[in-house]
Amino acid sequence: MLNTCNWIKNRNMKVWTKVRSMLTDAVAQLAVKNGLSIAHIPVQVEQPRFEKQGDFACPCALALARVLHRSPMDIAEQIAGYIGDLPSEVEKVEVARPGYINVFIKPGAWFDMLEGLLNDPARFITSDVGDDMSVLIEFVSANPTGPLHVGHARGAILGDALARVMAAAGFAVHKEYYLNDRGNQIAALGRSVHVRGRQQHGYDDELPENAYKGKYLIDIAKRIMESPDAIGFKLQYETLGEPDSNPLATTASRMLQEEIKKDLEDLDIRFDNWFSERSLYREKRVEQVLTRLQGKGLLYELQDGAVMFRSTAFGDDQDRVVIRSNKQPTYFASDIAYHDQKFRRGLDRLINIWGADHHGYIPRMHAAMKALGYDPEKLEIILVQMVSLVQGGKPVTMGKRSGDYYTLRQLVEEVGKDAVRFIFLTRKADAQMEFDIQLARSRSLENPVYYVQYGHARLRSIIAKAELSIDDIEFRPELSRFLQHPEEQQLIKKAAMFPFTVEQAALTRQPHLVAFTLMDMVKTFHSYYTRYKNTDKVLSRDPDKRAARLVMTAALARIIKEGLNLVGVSAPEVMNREP
RNA sequence: GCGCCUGUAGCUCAGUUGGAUAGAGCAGCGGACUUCUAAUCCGCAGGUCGGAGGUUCGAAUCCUCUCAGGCGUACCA
Repeated sequence: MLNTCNWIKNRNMKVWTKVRSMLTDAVAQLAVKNGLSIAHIPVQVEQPRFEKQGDFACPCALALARVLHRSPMDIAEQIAGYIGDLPSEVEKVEVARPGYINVFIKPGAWFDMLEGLLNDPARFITSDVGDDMSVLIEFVSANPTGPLHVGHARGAILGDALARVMAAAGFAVHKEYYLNDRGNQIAALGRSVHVRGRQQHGYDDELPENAYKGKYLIDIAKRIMESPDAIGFKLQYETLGEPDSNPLATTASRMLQEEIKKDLEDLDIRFDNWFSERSLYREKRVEQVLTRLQGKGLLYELQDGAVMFRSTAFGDDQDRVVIRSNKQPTYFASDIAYHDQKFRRGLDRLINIWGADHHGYIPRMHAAMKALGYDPEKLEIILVQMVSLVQGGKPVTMGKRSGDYYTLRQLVEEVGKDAVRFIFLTRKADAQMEFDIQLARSRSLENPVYYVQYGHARLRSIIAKAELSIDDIEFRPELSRFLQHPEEQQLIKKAAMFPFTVEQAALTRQPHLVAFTLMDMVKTFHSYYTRYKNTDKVLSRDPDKRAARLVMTAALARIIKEGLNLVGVSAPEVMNREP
């Protein structure tokens, strides 16, 4: 049983994994000889920029130079000397100038890797660097008090893409939306809907100061009135009961929650779980967690009755309120309970994706987890910076006063799911971003998603031209030598290396790397295609060349489709020019 | 005031987490369609990596200071 598993694992083991373990073994020997602990020596395998530098490079000797007080070149030579049997794909290992260890792959080896790709592309892009580590990614978690807007889109897309990428890299991923279905915001929502309903009944009520002013609540009020259990618009709001159980508030919030869910589904974002804040109260989790903190002597009461958490004892710069002087727990209190629940589920890692405007919240959250005895390192917080909307170069105001902002739904309708997703992934999370609606809407060259999709369509059209189905194209190892153009060698290497990027993206939590790699691969293909289209077509008259290139073409089409899928973008087989 | 993020080609952004010779895309200029889809490609030009110090074999990347922009600094979430 065990052997079978290992065998299957080995079948999918990547070259770079073999190279890494080859080097790790050698470095370990060096460490033993020098009385060093191996744990502190990371053996990093990277892709060098120039061909002369091989296919993989390891700068570990450079890093060790400082520790050992010896020249990097000496150390590199010594490490190279400790290398035992080379993996079958490796041609040679060289030590280069400042102290790099460069690894060269055998000429035919990249092509041979395409066999696995063609047989099972979905499996080919996966790896096991995640080691089945369980990860909960919490994202979006917008209040169910209004439709999602453009600012939410970035976190939503990043979180979903990260989930897909990490799952491919062998993490056990769980996606969760934390639903703030109680508290001040819901009460304010109830009051706002109430006024909107009364206005429709002919009362001339005005929206209170802290109300939700968006026009969408007029619609919500109308729908509540039309529903069979419509009640309450004629009454005073207070007579309908406590905010958390007030039927107008809860009904409106549930309706908006459904809208949010639908908007996300239109972006192909689906959550494994919607975690209700209210359930924390129902199950007394907030009480319980506060009692635990109390038991550790970490709570104290102010004169006015507010209860503080001593977060300064764990690195925060001031203590935080958990119960207000009016005896209502704060959002922070339930969030502590929520994160306590996450940890209690026994997950290895918790990843939260927050808007950058919440960054001040991080120290107190980490403090709370430390106080409860959890390792704060296991709670990773990824901040996505703000998105500012631009229309043809001019800033678009978000209409905070009127409450009518540019919604995610509008954006998806106008721009399309694929473009929205891809554009948000062409920037790393911690850079502020200008989103030009006009640009995204235009199906122009500046829209990188079409560039990649067109590349895929082009590949598929070659296969169609050959009157083959992509499934008919079979790998044959002897075809390798017919791919003689340098671009062809580059392309098959890029295809085979794609899972390496997936690993990097997962380990560094940066799904944008996948988008950039796809653009790079497609660029190389377009360039190759155009260069030879009049002299040496992919579909050569020479049957061997033709067969070899079809293998390459199919491999590229497969990998691009899987790659696009990884960032949640479709891969059409045909794309027609602008009508 | 304090804290966090950002500053790289005219514009929008990458840069393998401290490594080898800083890269794309737009925009500009000049070229390539009898097509396996020109939604493409090729070439040219464009840089004191905001600035100043420092750390070391080596800095766009780390530390200090400084300038600029954004965001926070609630008994809101």
